[in-house]
Amino acid sequence: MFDKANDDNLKQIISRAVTQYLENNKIELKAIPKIILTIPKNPAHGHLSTNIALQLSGLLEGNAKNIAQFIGREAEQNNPEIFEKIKIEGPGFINFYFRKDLFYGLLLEIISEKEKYGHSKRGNGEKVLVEYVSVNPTGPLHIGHGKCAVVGDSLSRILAAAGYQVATEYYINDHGKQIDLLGESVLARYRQLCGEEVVFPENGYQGDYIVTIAQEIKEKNQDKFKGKIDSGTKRFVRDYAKQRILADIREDLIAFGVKFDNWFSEESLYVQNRVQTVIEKLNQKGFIFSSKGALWFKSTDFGDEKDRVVTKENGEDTYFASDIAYHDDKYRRGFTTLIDIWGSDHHGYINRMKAAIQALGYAKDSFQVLLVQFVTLVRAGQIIGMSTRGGQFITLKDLLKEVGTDVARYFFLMNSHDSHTEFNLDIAKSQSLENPVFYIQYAYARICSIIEKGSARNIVLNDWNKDSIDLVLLDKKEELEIIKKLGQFKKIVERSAEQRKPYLIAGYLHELASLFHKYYTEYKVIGEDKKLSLARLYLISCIKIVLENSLSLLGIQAPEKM
RNA sequence: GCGCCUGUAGCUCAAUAGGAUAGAGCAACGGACUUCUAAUCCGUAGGCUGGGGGUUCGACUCCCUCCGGGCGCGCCA
Repeated sequence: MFDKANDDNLKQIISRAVTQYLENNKIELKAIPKIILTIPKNPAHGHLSTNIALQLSGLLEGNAKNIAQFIGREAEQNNPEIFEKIKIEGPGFINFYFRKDLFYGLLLEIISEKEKYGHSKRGNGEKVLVEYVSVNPTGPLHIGHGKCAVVGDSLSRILAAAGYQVATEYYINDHGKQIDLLGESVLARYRQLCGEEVVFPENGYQGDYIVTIAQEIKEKNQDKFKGKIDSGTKRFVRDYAKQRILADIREDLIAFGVKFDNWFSEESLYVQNRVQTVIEKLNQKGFIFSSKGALWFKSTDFGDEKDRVVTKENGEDTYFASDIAYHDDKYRRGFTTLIDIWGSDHHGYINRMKAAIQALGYAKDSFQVLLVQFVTLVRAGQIIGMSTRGGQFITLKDLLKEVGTDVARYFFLMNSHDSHTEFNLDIAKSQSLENPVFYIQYAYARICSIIEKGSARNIVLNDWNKDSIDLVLLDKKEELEIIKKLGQFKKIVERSAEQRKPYLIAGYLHELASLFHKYYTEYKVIGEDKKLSLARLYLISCIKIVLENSLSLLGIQAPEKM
């Protein structure tokens, strides 16, 4: 929470006291329970709290309160420079109260770290690859993909801030039946444009964008491919359509603030014969068998419901086969944790992938899947259907045009990715009350406005005076409450990264904005008393930094004026 | 039928690894602008956490069971 009282320090202090307790009572324990420090919901329960005594009492049959008393007293006596007091409350919680000078120290820390404030080394530079979106390049992104995109993008930013070495990747499924079908669909439209009577492929892609691409090919090549169905023509049309759609996808994602470090082509795995190689590797380990003319991976050895085909009867490899090769490649590039973000409709795929990971000899837990639940669009109280098949869906592009990037991103990030999102367009479009994005951005804009007013009156924080501000003047309840909240930021970022929950940042932001709005209503920052004004200016400058930093983790703009 | 997710205030969602009195926003009702932006703030009301059983100092959280919603269960991707 504070520099002198960061989690690691506190855990050490507590663990020392616990050891002392055990020694005094001649108790031997194999291991001390993991020390958990929580931010109490109720401010009356201190600045930070631990339930270690309750955990110990379960193990030792001792009285939780007595244990807590001992640990509390021990910690308090040995660290007078940290604790104002330590209280034992409830059934045996140890509640820590920090000295006020630590609060003021925190503000100095924020000002000096600026955009780095909130960053930590928790991840120890572990190499993480986050793969997300990875939509087939056979059509435009719709809003469900948008949710995956923003969850992945934001999570990556958060992991990086928490000290992980993160790379992001989009896997392009540019091999196989679907992409061929795309090519055939476009070719059929092209030939229709040339006046030919053509039967549209069964299960072909119906959308208008297919016609648009066909028109483009027609404009550039006139009737060059009229009547042609040779493999060269097919390949040309297919590749053209793929590149064209990929370019659109890339453009949509950039407009949505999402950039990938790498775009990985499935086709490239085949070009390098990697799919074959990985199947052979599994075969050598005894996990491949032949049946009904196909090759199967024995995923049931690792808890999957049934074994899975990797090479079909017709000799083609399945999507699963290349996906194994792809994930193998991720490990081979040195990543030790793989995070995949999938739409919840792919959940049935997790077990076979986990099985493959283990069969290849990698740790089960090093591969993690985040399932993103569906998005329901609501307009005027009505649910808008979103079937991809029928060709009638709301694209990400349409959504951004309607509500803007900031609002869309926040709406996708404000709830757990694991719960169904109801995206209410009427609220998202409202420029007022109901819209939480504006609430947060407004707090930021207000701060900027105060700073501007300060400079008009020559009350300014600068390098000359910033170290001599009298922060002790910040003694109001609301001010200390705000500083406490600012001090929680690093912990929130760490938790958000470890638990892969970007929405925690959104919740934190709203709470911080709320504290500021309350403070703003109650107190004037720029006033008659210049020393007090400067101290308050210092405080709101810190709020500004933390708002900026957390907004940037979500990829949302911080506007200076609204 | 089997598997994964889910059920919390009228609505949309929280609840930190099993912790303390289940919290926010919106909607409803009542108040606050001569002030650094009222896109704000203050107050009131709203709950047998889908039902039932269990585990323990303590359960929205874990286990069992039933009910309701979503999604899967291809030699598609």
